[in-house]
Amino acid sequence: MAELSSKQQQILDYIKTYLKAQGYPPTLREICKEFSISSTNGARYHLHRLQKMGYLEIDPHRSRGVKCIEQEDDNQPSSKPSFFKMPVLGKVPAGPFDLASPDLREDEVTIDPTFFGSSMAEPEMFGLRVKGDSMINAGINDGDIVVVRVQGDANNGDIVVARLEEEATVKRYRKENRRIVLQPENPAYAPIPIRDEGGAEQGQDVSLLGVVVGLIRSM
Amino acid sequence: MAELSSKQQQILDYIKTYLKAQGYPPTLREICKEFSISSTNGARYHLHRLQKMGYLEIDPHRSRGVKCIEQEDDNQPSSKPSFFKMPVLGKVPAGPFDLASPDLREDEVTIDPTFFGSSMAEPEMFGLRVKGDSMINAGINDGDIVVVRVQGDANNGDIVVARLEEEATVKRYRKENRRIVLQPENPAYAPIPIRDEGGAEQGQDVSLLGVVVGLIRSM
DNA sequence: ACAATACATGAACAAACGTGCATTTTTATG
DNA sequence: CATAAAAATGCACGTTTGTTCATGTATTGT
Repeated sequence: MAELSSKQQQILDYIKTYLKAQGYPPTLREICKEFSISSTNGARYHLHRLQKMGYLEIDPHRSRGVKCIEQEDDNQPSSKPSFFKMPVLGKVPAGPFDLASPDLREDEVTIDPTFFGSSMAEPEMFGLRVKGDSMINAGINDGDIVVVRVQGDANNGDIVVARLEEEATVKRYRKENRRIVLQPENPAYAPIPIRDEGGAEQGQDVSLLGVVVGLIRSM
Repeated sequence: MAELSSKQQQILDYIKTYLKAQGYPPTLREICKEFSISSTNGARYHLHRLQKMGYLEIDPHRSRGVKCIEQEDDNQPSSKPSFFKMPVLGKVPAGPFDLASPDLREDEVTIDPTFFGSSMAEPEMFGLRVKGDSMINAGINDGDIVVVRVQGDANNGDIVVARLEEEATVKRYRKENRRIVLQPENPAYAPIPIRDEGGAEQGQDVSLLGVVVGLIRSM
């Protein structure tokens, strides 16, 4: 990245200071006043120059539309946080949904995404509170929270979360020959035959939401 | 401080979100657009109201001249973190031991101590990796990590971690009449009779390490 | 001397922006 | 039902703000 002249550095510092003090960036005219520049174009000139050099971002036609760009002090390359505030859902709504929506998040738990095998910076994960005992032989009890990684496919034997008939269920994913069944881990319940991906076989509206990668229980 | 109505909360959240995303606050008209308010006065009304309540500060006659005011959740100065790096033990050594010792900590997991019912700033907790299937009917599988709160006593029905014969075991704590037994949750195993607190009854060297308050499983 | 670059000036403009006021609709309260 | 409070509307006004264009003045390198 190109070097900064003394004046450019001053202006950049001023913007950062102003931002910290006021909570919003300065206008062109405020920069002019600070540096005794009599034309807004003087300030504008420097800003656009700083933008080209990658120190700023300018949103055109917006008042105070300037953002400082954090330059990575390339110290710790893996500054990935060891915790992640995972939303916990009580139920899964019909249709596509946004995990960020506060409506459906029943709770929030801080977890360790690396522990659950996700090294991603922002993993697409959510928690789901399990209702019922259909997976009791897999050690999943009523009231447990399963950690779900959002993905549309699964391998044979995975424990998955699927939406079927407006309800979210946790079952084991079985591929037998060419059939796919959602198998409970409880002899009192019957397996649920489905066809692959969206297609319904017996009037069942089934879609795969994700695979269970972990479990959390509070006693 | 006065309470926020639902709409006020939404607007405040929007400003914060916008601020984080853009680096500067929204204008009145942007707020209007977001909430389908057709007059700038609608937004203005809420902002000035939020200001009176102390949630915002408004600089008059300035574009985007609104600042969110960080409200100190007037809790303890010991700001309790929502996460805690819990040591995970593979086995429990004989005799008293120090959780801080790096020798026996097999792993480390970031957990949410509040979720597991501990509001203490620094709870005396540790994780223990479970070996065997003696508690399988309680939904505790081989390889699971049980979250243990260190304490020397337990209530009837609690799942506890006890050291017996140089080994750490997870069992259910049963008080029957005047006997105390450590009961596996698996018919293939026999209950282990013990006497209270340290005293051995049948040559068993038993001591209670803590009670299980949670469980974490990675798949 | 010449050209190129960096920096500054001035004026004018259209769009964006906060403000003020009068009015109406909605919601809560007794 | 009546009343008050809360919330939203519409419009006009004056200011702020980014933008554009043409021009001026140093400084530097060839």
